[in-house]
Amino acid sequence: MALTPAVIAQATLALGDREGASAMSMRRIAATLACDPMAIYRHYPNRRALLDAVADSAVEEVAVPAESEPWDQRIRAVLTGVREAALRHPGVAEHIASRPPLGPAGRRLAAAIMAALAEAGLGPADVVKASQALIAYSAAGLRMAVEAGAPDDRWHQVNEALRGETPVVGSAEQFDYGLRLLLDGIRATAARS
Amino acid sequence: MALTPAVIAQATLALGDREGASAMSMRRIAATLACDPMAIYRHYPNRRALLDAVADSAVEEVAVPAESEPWDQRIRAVLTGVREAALRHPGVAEHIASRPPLGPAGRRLAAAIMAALAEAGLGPADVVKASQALIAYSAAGLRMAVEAGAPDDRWHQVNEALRGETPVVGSAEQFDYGLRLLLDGIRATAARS
DNA sequence: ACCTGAACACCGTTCAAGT
DNA sequence: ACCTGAACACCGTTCAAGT
Repeated sequence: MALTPAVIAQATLALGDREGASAMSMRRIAATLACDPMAIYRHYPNRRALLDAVADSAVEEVAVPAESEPWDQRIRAVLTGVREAALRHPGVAEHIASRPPLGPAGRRLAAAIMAALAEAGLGPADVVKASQALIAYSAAGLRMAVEAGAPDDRWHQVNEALRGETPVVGSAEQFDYGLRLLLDGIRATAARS
Repeated sequence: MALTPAVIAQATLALGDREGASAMSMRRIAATLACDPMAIYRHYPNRRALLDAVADSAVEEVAVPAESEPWDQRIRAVLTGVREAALRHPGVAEHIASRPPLGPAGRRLAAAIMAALAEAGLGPADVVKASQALIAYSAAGLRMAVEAGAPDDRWHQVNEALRGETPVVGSAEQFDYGLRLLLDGIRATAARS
């Protein structure tokens, strides 16, 4: 099998799915490809660039909702879709949370969010600011979900402290609550202008 | 100077301020303390526990606002205070964003936020969920500010793409915009109940 | 018992040497 | 010219050996 950027990214994604984020080292990726670690550098300038490509490929799975749906439903669909795609690929999930993908797939989703915000009635400057806020919030929610999944973590302590008091830190329900707050805030801002 | 947890944390904070996050390795911390790397393990079980303590000490600088202020002003004061304290200590800023401090100083601030949310009129379950959303958003905003400060970063590309279209990714203004959206959302939720 | 530092099992990346 | 792998400059942490 010829070594191409796509083959490397695909093997890295699968390795991360199987053995977690720490398995995605240049040496171990090369081992699964049966090539020299340095061979990867002929296709990606460094490890970060490779992980960016892997993250974008994980996000390709997310569907862009039809424009006939209401703007707030579209935003929720995109952001929960990214969250679910990331959690399906635990190896890259943290990288997606740290560096929202700006490859082709990521840009397609960002454009969908911005179009929905414009339809909500925000002006151009507010569209940019609101989209950044939504992406920042989603990234943090995803990160909490990833870290709450790792035992021995700090978020587990939070969950212990909150035991019974509803929902788990990093849960889908918790994520959705914050997303609704932001969407309510966007509605209020749009109504004011 | 006797080696104590506080002395180690203080030296680590200062080292991070001077030389950045990557300088805070166990070996380099030990070098500034003129001790063996292993000596640190007698006071902290591992590197993460040490960085948690350093993060909490950075956050000690944040004042808890007076209860006479309106609830939304108090929340803004705490979260922008944490953000500013973190940016004053660039070495630990990323760690603060990754793992909101749960030491004494961090818990004091979290309690202030939850008290303000209760005063806003949210029920106990909503207080927990809204506080998590606020903390998640703030952590992500802080992370964007830290990474936008590092040249060669992905957020720089975003800023390039947005050039002139207002405000810089990770800026204080951008942070405040998202915070206002969340506070608007909280107000709307409280009014509904 | 307490402390130390050598050693283990790794990293990402550079670069000189080979084909 | 292209490719390889040894080497560089690190990591966090374990553990056997010293005092």
